[in-house]
Amino acid sequence: MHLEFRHLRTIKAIHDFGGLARAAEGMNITQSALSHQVKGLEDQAGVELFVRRTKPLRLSSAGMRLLKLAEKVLPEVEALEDDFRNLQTGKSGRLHIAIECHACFEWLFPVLELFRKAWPDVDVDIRPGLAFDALPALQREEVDLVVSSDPEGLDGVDFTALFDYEPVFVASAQHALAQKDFVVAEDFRDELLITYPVERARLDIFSQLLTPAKVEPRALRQVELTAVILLLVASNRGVAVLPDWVVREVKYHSDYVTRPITRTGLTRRLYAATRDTDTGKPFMAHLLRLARTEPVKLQRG
Amino acid sequence: MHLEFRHLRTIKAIHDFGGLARAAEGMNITQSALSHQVKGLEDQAGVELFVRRTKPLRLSSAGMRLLKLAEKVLPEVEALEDDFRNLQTGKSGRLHIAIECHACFEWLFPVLELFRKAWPDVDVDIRPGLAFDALPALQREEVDLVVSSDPEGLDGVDFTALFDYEPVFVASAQHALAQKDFVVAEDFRDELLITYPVERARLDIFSQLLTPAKVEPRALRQVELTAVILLLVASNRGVAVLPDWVVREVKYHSDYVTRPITRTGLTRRLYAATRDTDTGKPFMAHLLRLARTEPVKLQRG
DNA sequence: CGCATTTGTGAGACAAATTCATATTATTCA
DNA sequence: TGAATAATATGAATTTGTCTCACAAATGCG
Repeated sequence: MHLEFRHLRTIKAIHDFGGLARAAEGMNITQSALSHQVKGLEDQAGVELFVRRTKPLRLSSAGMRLLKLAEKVLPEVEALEDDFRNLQTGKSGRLHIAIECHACFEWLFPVLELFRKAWPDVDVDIRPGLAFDALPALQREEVDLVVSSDPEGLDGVDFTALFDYEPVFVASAQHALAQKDFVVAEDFRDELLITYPVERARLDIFSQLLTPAKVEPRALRQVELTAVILLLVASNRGVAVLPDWVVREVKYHSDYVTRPITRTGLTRRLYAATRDTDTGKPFMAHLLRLARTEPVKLQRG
Repeated sequence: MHLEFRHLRTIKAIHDFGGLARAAEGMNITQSALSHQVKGLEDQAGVELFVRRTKPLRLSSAGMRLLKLAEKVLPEVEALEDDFRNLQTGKSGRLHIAIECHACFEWLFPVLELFRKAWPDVDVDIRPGLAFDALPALQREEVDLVVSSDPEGLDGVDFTALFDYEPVFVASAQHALAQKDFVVAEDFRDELLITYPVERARLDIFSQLLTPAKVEPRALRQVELTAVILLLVASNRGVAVLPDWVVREVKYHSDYVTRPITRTGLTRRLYAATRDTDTGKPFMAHLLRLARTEPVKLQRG
């Protein structure tokens, strides 16, 4: 029936101003134009929208139905226009984050909590589903930020260093290896290693130590939640390797010890990948700053 | 920013069909037209709605925001068009009822209950607020049906006779007047008369008996709810005059008696006033039929 | 690298909305 | 009741905007 926003605005104006002539004046349009418009609309709708035998024009019951649509829809459009204005000035935007590193939830949540307060209009989300192939998704604008520890030379993608962390060995205080000052690859040969349920290439302990040393743990067990991993470790059901910021989290303190991996310890660096068109945006810059500074506080324990 | 429904449909099509060319095909429009349209929209919006360096065209995050609007708004419009189609075929409509007679709630509710089942798409409402001046409101299309006992020769308004009823005297079984076979005007001179809180002219007992006979009851008390009136009457705190269908309602049976007013009893007729443009509509005809037949069942007790 | 697919552009055709001038209809008030 | 006033309707001309056509430019895939 070829309804247009113009018609909705007209219906609303005729109702609000109480008549077609006043509505025309309020809309900076001739009375004639409105009359034509209203006639056309009524012809198309096939129902009487106005009470015509009265003189200021008034809405009929069908007209009221249309008015209800107008009053529902027009504010939505204004909200969109608001959003777009904010987009232009950089106050709003979308920040959908994909994290390749499973444990990053631990420091990301506090960071996002701070961020939300500073940028209430930015649409924040975490997309755990596409942990794999996150960088192509970034290029396709399916996500806006990827947390990764493997920077690649990708076209149109910036990698911003966030902070360094240390993957540390975690075991029960009763565990034999708890006696050592540090652990080495060979130490894992007789252990049950608990990891997050992701491919080996994305686990520091494999990519940085076991795979190069060609050492295979006695057994593997995959566990989703950090809290559960630490629970199992504390009750001596296996050992794990977790980033230092995780084991320093107060809430997890339990009956386990941490040891460096190799004499010097491992050091890894986390990066945030963003599209270069986004990197400079104020809210993105703010998030990157937060993600550089806040997790360090966690690491200090 | 001059958004139109056309744009919303385009955005949705581009997303659904996965590309501008396919969308154009799906919408029976040239690809060129869509390209122009999309360009114009983007110019006006001032934000990038699409990822342009990729080839099928895809929505950017701002485009997704617009898509969300489209997916919210377009179904609303379709719902309206549905409603209007139903209006044309007479399946839907508005039935806002004003009742001048206060006790009419008693038979109107059961009638509307039946009606609702037969005409689920008709917007039914009772507007007790404008019990006064209901007929002008009918002409102004503020309401669609007025229940009244005083038909007037009004332009464009039909009065359909519904049914006859008898206003009957109600008193406690202990009350002195309960001994009489019928009551007359003089009997009210020493009584406390309980009525609905409306002007005298719209109360049968005044318009049909007391005002012509120039009899004034000893005292008056106005009570809103029928149940409360009967409660007060039963406990001998006053007398009342109510339509026969009310006192026959099973749920109110209590310790009171009813007597005719005057030897022959009073007889009144109820009418439904409707605009002549509505009277013939199927759902209106159905309601009038129900309102003629159903209350009679109540009167039989 | 080159062909196929997809998107962008400019000019002209066409459709639709608005304006201007004026007619018609309702309401008000004497 | 009958001006006088206010509100709405109508027709023709003008303006605005949207679409198509033809072709150019860009991207993706083998």
